[in-house]
Amino acid sequence: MSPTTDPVAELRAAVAAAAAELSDNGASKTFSFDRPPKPEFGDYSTNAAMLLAPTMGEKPRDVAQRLGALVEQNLADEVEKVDVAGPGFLNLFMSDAWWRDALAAALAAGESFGGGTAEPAERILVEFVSANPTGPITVASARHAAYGDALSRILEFAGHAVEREYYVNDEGGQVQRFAQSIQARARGEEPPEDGYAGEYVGDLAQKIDGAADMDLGELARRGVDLMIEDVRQTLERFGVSMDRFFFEHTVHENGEIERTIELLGEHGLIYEHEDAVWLRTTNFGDDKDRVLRRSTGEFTYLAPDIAYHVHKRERGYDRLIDVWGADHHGYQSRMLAAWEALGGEPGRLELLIMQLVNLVERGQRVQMSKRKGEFVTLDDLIDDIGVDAARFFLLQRSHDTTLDLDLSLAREQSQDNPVYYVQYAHARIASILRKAGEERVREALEADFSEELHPSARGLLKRLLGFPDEVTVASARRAPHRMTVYGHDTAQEFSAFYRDCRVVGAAEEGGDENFRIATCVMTQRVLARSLELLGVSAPEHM
RNA sequence: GCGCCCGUAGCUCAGUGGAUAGAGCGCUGCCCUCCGGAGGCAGAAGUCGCAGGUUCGAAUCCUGCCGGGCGCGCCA
Repeated sequence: MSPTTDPVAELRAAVAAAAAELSDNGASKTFSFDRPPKPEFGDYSTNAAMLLAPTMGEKPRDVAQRLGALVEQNLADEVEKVDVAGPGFLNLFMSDAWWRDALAAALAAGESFGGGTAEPAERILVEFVSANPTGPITVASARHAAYGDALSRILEFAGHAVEREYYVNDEGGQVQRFAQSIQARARGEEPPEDGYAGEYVGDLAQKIDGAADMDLGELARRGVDLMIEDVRQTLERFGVSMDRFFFEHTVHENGEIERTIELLGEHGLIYEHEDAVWLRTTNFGDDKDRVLRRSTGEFTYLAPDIAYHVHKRERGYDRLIDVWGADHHGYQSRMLAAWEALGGEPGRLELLIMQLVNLVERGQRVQMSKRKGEFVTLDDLIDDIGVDAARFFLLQRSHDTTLDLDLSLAREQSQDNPVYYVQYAHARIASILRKAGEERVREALEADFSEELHPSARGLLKRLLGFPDEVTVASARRAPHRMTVYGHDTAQEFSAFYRDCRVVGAAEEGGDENFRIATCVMTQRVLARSLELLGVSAPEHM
């Protein structure tokens, strides 16, 4: 996005230029530029003077005075006035002319407004969900799905090239027990003690011809294939399209695990002890070394997992993001150790830990255990409250905090869900624009504005102009939940604007209908984009 | 015992160095001659777990402690 399509970035740059001029380019500190908490502190505010003061050997408020005078001179009639406040804040009050031009500039940016700011743009692989292929997607995995997908959408919009991948653990003991459980059901028996007892296991047994007498390896493969197809369909229904399902067995079959272990051995990081092969992860800060190959000759989960990450790295991504469950946090250090051991650049592999989802049903915890078959699936959740509410709900909280999802509340009082509030604002704007008529809207967008801004209009515009920053922060901090807050705030600001400023028929109260229609169009675009980044629909009617 | 995450309003949570800490739900009281009331306005409600430290300035950064969750396998 070019500077001229982000009015706030342009303004910030103007202030930065003035600060540089004032300090003789001496200071290159990054100062704040944000919306102050109260209207009397102006529209935008900077602490630049406070940061420059020490190196300039002057008092902060004096520096702020001089900076303010310079900004006022440079920006001329774009700025109404500047104030020095508190310990040395410089507060900018923008003129109506600036707001009108800012709206026009933001509209001119079109669909790209707020996007494409990533610097540098990277090729990123986001691996998420990756639940064992031994059962349907649960609500815990649903949070991973919503998070990983929303994060991917935001990264893409910010300008990165993103691929979504699901790692399928189709080897090892869990899959063995899965196959044994299917076979038991096929024979009309109970699954083994440590097997899978869910109803779906019986369904699989019926779908697979000859499951009762099939070779367990073959049965496992068939079962996993069917299970993953279910998973894929559920994810699609949830609005999540994986670019790839990567099967663990591929690194077993093409010798990449052995190659990885050899590679580690060349770095002197491998040793044998009690017939097992160990990796010296303690060299990289792990609290103990880890087994790669058991004394029985089988690999632990870690060996193929490292091989998988080598595989991913060799595919040429700039960055790998793994979304892991809270129960995996103990594996961060060993995976990062292996990554570094193999020459991976620290920081290029990000292991994001998702905290748990507590399902609450009428005040009671709902247990989620695939083995016992007591769990709420993502399909169940979607049936209850719909994709939009489910995604919004699961995305509302930061990924590193535990999420309480009250099913009975979400089901019975879904009108209280904030997602409807945001969608309602979008639908209401659509209605206003329908009332104005397509032709009127087109005219309005091409007109010169003359509006004298109501405080509500200024507040709304300020929020809309903050969208690019919001995307940048949500992207950089891997924090999709910020878009739920932003969407809600924007809807709220629109409600105030709607109350105070009649749009269709604005002239009757001395307003500029063109400006107000344009403001509606801009709000609608930003709301639609915010919802899209969350994977939530933006309806024209409700 | 060790490690990771969390501790902010009655509840669920935003807020990763700025000004008098916010939202939703719940609670109290108002508002439909009005472009969509799935709405709006006002109010009550807080020792930002505790104690130190850094800073002009700390919910935010550092240290210690307390409380909760999750992990600590030659399971994945």
